[in-house]
Amino acid sequence: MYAQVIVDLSAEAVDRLFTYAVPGNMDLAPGMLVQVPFGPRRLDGFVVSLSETCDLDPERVKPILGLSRPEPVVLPDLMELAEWMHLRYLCNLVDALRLMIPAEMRGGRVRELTRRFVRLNLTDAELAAIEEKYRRAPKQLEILRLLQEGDLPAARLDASALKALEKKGAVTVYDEEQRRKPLALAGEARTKDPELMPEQRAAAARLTAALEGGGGRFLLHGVTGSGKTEVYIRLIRRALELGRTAIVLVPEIALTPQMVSWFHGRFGGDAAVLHSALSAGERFDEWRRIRSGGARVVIGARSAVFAPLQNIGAIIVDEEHESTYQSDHRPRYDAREVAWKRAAQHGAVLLLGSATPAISTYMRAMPGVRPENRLELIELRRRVKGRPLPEVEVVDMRGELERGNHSLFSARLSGELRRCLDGGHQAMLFINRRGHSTFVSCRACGYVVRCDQCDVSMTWHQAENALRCHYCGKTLPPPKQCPQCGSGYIKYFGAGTQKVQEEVRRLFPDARVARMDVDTTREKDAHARILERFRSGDANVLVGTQMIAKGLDFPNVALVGVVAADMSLNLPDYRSVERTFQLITQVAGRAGRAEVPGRVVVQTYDPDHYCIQMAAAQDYRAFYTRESAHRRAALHPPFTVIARIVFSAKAPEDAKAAAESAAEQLGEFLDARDMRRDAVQLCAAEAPIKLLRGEARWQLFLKMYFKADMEAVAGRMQALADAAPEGVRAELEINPSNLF
DNA sequence: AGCACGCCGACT
DNA sequence: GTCGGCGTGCTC
Repeated sequence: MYAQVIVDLSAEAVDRLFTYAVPGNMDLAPGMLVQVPFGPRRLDGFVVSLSETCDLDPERVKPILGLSRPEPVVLPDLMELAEWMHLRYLCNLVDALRLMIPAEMRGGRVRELTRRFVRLNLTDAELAAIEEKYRRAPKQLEILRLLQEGDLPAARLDASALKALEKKGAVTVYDEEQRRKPLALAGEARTKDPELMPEQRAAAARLTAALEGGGGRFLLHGVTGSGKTEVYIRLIRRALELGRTAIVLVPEIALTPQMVSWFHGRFGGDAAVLHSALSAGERFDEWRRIRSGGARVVIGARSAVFAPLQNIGAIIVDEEHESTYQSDHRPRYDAREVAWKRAAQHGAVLLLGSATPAISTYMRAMPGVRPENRLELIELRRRVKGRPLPEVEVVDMRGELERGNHSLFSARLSGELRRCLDGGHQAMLFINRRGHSTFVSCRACGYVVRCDQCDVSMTWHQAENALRCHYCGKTLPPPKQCPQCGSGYIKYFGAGTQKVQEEVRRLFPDARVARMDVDTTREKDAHARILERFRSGDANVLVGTQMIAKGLDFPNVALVGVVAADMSLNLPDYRSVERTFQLITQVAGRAGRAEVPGRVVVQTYDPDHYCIQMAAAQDYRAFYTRESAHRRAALHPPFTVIARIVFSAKAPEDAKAAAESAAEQLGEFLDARDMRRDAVQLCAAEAPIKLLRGEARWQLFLKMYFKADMEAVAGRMQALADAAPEGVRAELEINPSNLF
């Protein structure tokens, strides 16, 4: 017997099958993780297939050394999925396989946790009979008495006394496996499913019918507060009733402990959670619980799409427009695409849900899309319990300046904030930038402090009184004098969360302000603590970044303020308008979620922009129509495909030369294939951020018509990236989530 | 990814 | 004469 194995090394040169001999007594199956000799080393390897014969020189074939795990770790459907990813994302097969198992399992870095327990071997009567004999050994007697109540962990008992008892046969010491349980899954409370609204009921009926009829693909477009989650839950319940399983993907940022325990409340022990914040042991134990059928509903971030469930009935992608579903390192997969593929394998329902779907997703739910690419649209137009969408007011900040208001808040927003606090309600203030001042500049000569490792201005952070680069994290003390002209006239410009917090405290001394951004949530559980402070009412104003825009549900929030709506509107990225629309709509949706009616104030310098106008009207459909027409005219995705290779190197000329040479070769390739007219744009240029972490960045940028043979072009580009010269890193991206 | 083998410069 | 630079090639 022979086994074809992929060794656990990520390099193109070894990303192929190696044949090993299977020892006679070894029970091997495809998908197993094994130990193999490889050159002078011993490595993990994935068994891909087995065969009776082998056409290699028998001298060269070495035997498998052993099993890393007793059971197959990559199920057949996931093996097939890995092979699909290998082709689709041009990654090494082993890179795809590595996603299928907990990282710690490779190299045997994590094992089952066992604890030693002690059991009493004597009946009460036997114990009473010999109690006299133990008068000289009070410690042993005490242990025996304790054990009458039930088994105990060995660690809690005196070791030498225990040893003596074991020797006499009075007690038995045994190992028991302990499950390392993520904290949020503690407790057993089961919450009942609430009544559905008619729209929700119709949506659930459509989805369960599809589930029973062999699957389907859907986009659930529901306004904020319309109760999409309850629809997901009905679908999952039906899947479980049919003996099937389900995956729910949520953005990493939304995987708060509250969210997980809420989910656990609905599904109890059937629920498992998979995400990066788990400890190695927790992740391993959750993974095995899923693998063994002990958990049938998995909630997790991007990589949970690879959860080892069998017989999947539904895969749900919540907040599907979020860019976290695109992996930003190899393999650069898109979890929505993988979910699509995996749902098809299982005849499952794929459900993408959002209040603000990605333009590219919504387009697939429009008439005229080919059936194999099509999503069926389900809409929830109303909020639950007949609650109205919040009233949104757009404030023109140019007018404020003319009236001599130099503060961050318009008269309108401060007035509303005053009213909100006086009414005993809570407010959320959103600003899409952390730190205090976004740049530091010399009034005399215009010098701006930039990071010397990255081509960006540095942000002043008040708490540490330091300038910080938000790309590489480098910090500097703020200059007292201008490094360029020596003047002492240094000013701090722009606003971030810290400044908003400070401003609220200055203008509203009675306000109790909490701030939530990457800086305040760095330590463990800080996230939960801040939200709890706000939920309990201990804080009545919550200032934050994107982190507060999504999914939060606080009944007492009467006011939401978007401090600077157009901050993200004019970034050099074709999706900046879409992102701004999503952000404003999502953050506005935090208001008026219970009895307290919600009011939203959006501050902007560009009040007539269709993005601001339509977000204020909470009219996604109108925005989609306008934005997709614009994309079509401007030849932006999804009407075209962007592919780029970023070349980074210590020396700018090396990065430049690599980009230019690759662009030339790609041009020749397109000419040879007669594909030049499929390209909208092909050029080598400096990347928008031309310096990052001390490395110069150039890019080969390609924009092609959608109908072009992108597979061939991407394959060629990957080869060009792989052929980058020594000292130059090259990274291929197809439709990257950002263009920096 | 490692680790070998292999062919040309400055050293006890 | 040797020690060692890292270029190319192989790992079942």
